[in-house]
Amino acid sequence: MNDLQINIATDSKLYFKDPESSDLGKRIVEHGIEMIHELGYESFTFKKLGDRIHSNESSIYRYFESKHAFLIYLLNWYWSWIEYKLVFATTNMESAEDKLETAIQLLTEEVKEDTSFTFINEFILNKIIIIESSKAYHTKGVDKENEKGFYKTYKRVVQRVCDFVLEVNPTFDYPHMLVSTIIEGAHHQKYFSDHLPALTDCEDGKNNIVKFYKQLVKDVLRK
Amino acid sequence: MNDLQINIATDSKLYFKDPESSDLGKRIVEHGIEMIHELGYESFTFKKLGDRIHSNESSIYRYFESKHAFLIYLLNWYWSWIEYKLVFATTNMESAEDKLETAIQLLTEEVKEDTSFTFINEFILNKIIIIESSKAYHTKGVDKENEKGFYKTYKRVVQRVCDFVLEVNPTFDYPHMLVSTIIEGAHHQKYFSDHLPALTDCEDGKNNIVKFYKQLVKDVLRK
DNA sequence: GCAAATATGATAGTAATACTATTATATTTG
DNA sequence: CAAATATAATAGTATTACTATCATATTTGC
Repeated sequence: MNDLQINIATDSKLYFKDPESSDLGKRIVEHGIEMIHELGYESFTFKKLGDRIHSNESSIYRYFESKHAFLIYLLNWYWSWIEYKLVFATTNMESAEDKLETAIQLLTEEVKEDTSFTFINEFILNKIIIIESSKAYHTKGVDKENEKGFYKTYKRVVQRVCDFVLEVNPTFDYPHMLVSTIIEGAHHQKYFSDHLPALTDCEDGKNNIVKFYKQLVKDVLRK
Repeated sequence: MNDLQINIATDSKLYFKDPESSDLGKRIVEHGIEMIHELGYESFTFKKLGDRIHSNESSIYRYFESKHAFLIYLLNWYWSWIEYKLVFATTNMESAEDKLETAIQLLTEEVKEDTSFTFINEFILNKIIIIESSKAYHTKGVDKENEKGFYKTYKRVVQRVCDFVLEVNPTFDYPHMLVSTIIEGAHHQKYFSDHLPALTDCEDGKNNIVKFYKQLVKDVLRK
């Protein structure tokens, strides 16, 4: 796995019209992210978004088939962005251990805004991913959507980190389980630390999460 | 932590009228579980359930405030049942290692039906928990519901397993993170193996999941 | 055994949701 | 400047997640 798509989330299966191609499209994405964060996925509607951006519900439907499709678009944008950061951070690193540690850091640390992509607030998008992303694939439509490639950017990130894992320990039997456990686990721990603290150990902030998963990886891959 | 509530899910905050107290109540729960499994949480409605059990939407609302409240009730029933199995399985075990391994086995293995509770199919309920439970707490109402004790049975199970973890390794800093990572992780892996196999390593069935988490615990707690 | 209480059922109604369809008006492009 | 395209406005639909009301069973207490 070597080549990287630097243009983020441009798979045309994810929209009717590319939101990055117009001012309205960018406003939909920018304020859509804000509103999902504010209202939660359930209470967010295209009607409310239309009002917010002084546009119209029907115009938003020209970009995205549904609210669900919009969420899938955001997931793919997010994971493409993570993939881009991952590849840049690890390129030219020699040691497999360093690459893996960098990856775990990236996947478990708190996200900061990235000014490279002006109309997307990655800080807020990350919060949406933590809270809402499981709603995207825990649906009756997963299998069909998976066939259409709706989850491929996420799978690609997992695969890249798996490659590092196997570089560190080529005989390890469960690299995908390890990586997806860490990614989903870190999201859960961040959510729990804010809302269900009895399920975590984060009295003193979320940096414990990074520490915990880094140590876990080392322990699990120790030969 | 010593005493155990053997009567399952009887917290009166979770319903208007105890569904176990009447024939209609039991039918609601029994067929509600079936229908959430068949249709998915989003498409499941009290109206459809009323039709299925030859009762009425309005009668179901006399038992549960909302579809969401019904899901929370099921979660609590499930975790109380797991707690009961956990305590029975580990009582009188001497070695902390054995107790912990038994707990991990219970939390990661595939669930079979338990004939002790006739109107609840635990096999199907487990599938619902895997797919739908994160929808229960990934909502804007979590904090208030948590205050009301809506998640306490889950937290209690985590705490019991934490106690075993600390018995095995009293200096381990992140027992809650470890336990909730394993529980949520095992659920994810089971779902992935059915729907997004690229995120897991389960070609040859789901027993890898048990193996993986058992080994992980050993590695992480090794002093 | 009967009245009162309680549980259930039937029906209607409501605001909102998640859309689709149609028509009108801007805006861009050749 | 006309034609094409993008956006906006409006209306309409079936369904959802309820609430409210009233009627009818069923149970219980005396």
